[in-house]
Amino acid sequence: MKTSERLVDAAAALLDAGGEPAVTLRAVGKAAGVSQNAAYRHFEDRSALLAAVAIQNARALTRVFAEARQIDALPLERLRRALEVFVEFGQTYPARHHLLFSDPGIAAQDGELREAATASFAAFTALVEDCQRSGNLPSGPPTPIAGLIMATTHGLLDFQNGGRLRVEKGFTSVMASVDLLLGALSGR
Amino acid sequence: MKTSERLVDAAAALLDAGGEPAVTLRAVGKAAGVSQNAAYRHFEDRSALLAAVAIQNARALTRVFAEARQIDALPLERLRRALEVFVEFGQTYPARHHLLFSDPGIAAQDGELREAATASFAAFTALVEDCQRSGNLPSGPPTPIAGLIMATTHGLLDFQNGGRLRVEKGFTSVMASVDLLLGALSGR
DNA sequence: ACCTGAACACCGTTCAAGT
DNA sequence: ACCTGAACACCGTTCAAGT
Repeated sequence: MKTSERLVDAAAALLDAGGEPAVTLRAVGKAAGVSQNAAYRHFEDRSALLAAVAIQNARALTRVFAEARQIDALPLERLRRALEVFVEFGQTYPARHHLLFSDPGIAAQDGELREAATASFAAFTALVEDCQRSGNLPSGPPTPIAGLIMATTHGLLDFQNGGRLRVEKGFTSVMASVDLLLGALSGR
Repeated sequence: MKTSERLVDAAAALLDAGGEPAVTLRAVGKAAGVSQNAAYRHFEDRSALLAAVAIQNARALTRVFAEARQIDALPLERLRRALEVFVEFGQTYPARHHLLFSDPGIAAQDGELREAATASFAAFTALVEDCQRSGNLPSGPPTPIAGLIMATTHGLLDFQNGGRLRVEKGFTSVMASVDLLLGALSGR
């Protein structure tokens, strides 16, 4: 296994275990069996290493969305299943979700990460377009609707993972809220 | 002006100027005219100082929501105006928005911040309840609907501030997306 | 009660040097 | 081309000491 791959894997593991602050280059180097600054031979800086982790996960999401489109079910149900996996991902790996969708330091990155994110959103938009064609979502440009659904699901996950939305006091679950949105958009 | 207030103001100013990483205790102390560790006589640690900034802004939002309720307009329009101010706030002070709604380190805080956040959400929920009474939002428990609208608006702002949603490629504006949601929830 | 300077244990990053 | 140890300039935090 190449050193650069071991570095990305180590960074992802540290991210899951202790959040973004735990991903120090010293800890990454130690976990990958190299020195504290070996990462600089493979990545421009710490931010680029984190971006590499984000790229990996963005591509995994693209696959999730593409596979959901092949499910034998109605378009709206396929979209719902895709969102279910997305929510599950965000709940299982909150730090990865935050890195991908909410980290200010990583957002500035250009190039490969932006491409991977765009591809991911395009795969999601295809699910929305299928729903529009079957009359289960309002017609018109698909991007605003896809963006709304993604932003909503992200916002709900971000709130829940940050402890800002709790089951007490009327909030039930992320998917229940997503269903509320899909129900409203599809006209009940 | 009390030292603790000057520290909070300095932290807020540094936050606006350079984001959360710029809020170092050394810089805060310098801006407030005290030493690098004077903050420890007023706050438990750096995280508590940032929480104090968050509390200040949460209370400001509570006022915004309470005032919107007094506007001479239909309930749905009052809700819309409140969201407009909220979006404007998030666009003008992206780092404050991120601190309040998306920062993992600050989310763990208990006590005063949680209270301020709860009060803020309650004031927003009152706007939603008014819309339910006038028949402009679906009836039933108000919390899930208020939570959905807040999470959606936050998610849109978070995406836009992080450069993850750009005007190119079909996305128009945060308020246009919020209107799409309100339109769907109110039954067009 | 409030503040300070010095110190400690961390960081990211750079650099000269090695293979 | 890839890696290392040492060093630099930062951090948050603690502590002994001052008023």
